[in-house]
Amino acid sequence: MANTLILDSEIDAVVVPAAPFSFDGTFHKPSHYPTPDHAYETGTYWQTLLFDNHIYGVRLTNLGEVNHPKLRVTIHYDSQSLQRPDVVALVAELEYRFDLQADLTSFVRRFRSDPVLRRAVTRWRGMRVSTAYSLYEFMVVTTVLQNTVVSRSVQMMNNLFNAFGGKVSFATKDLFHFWQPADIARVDENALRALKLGYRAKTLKKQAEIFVSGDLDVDQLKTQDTESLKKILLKIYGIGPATVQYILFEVFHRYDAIQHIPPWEQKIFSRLIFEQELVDTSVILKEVTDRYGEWKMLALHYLFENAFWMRKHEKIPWLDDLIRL
DNA sequence: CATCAGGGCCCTG
DNA sequence: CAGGGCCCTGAT
Repeated sequence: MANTLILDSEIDAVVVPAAPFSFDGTFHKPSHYPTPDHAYETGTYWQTLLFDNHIYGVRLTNLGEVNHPKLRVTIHYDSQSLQRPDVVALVAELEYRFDLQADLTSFVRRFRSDPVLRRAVTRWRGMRVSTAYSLYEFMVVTTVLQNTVVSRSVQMMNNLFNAFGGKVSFATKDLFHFWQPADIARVDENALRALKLGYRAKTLKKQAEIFVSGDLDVDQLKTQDTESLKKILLKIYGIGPATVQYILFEVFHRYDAIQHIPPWEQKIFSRLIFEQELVDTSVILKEVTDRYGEWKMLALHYLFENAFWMRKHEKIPWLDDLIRL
């Protein structure tokens, strides 16, 4: 990839998320497989952002603390193609994707003494469920993780970025930006299959076509109640019971979106909640519903991410075995 | 070497 | 509602 887009200009804004707020828990999700459109170091987060047909580089810096959160948002852009970014709209988009104005005070109050959740809630108090991706991009990410192992998901994703994305340089970072749905919609399915996507090529094309058609109004979807939203999403080719939950939770921040536990999660939650190797999914579901009610998926998210954070510092053999890199 | 499941989903009967 | 097929990879 010879040509790198260099974002030569920048503009700053300050955002105050709702307290409590965990910068690192919100902007880095160690359980997620990495994609080359974002990067993280303690206290700083970078990502590329395709928004309103422009390519941006975003850098977020932590200027606050859990009880007094504050971020600096730096928007990098190309002055040749854009006179001045719409900072208000960009900040609103980031606030939505990262759920920055969510009020988690009652979640924390209710569960900071819960024997299962205590450690995760204490350590990650104010962590949001969040995603760097647009709805379209998130669907690509979930399509690519279906029915395979992490290493292959990473490979497929990198193949896609190399073929359809582009390189962006800003704030000393070199990252890729996503492509537009139209870029995939117009290519031949066999060209996609050459990227070792297998049967997922068909799914990626069909989903891209939906976005190109304009039939999906994301802002309108945000206002739907969870059940209606779920019905709409399940009609989309390639979205089944596992993927729809990931979308409801991570993109639309529905904190209770868990009705189905896929095998991999079953193994992990069996350990984290019951300290057993394998517990029946119906037992897990009943337990988390009884304990955490409307917050049940957020509660699982705290447990899940906390386990993956711990894995960075200590050996967790059972978790290592479940992550087949 | 061959076989097989892997962080699902679609389609058919 | 059950079960086969799907792409490719690395583990066995």
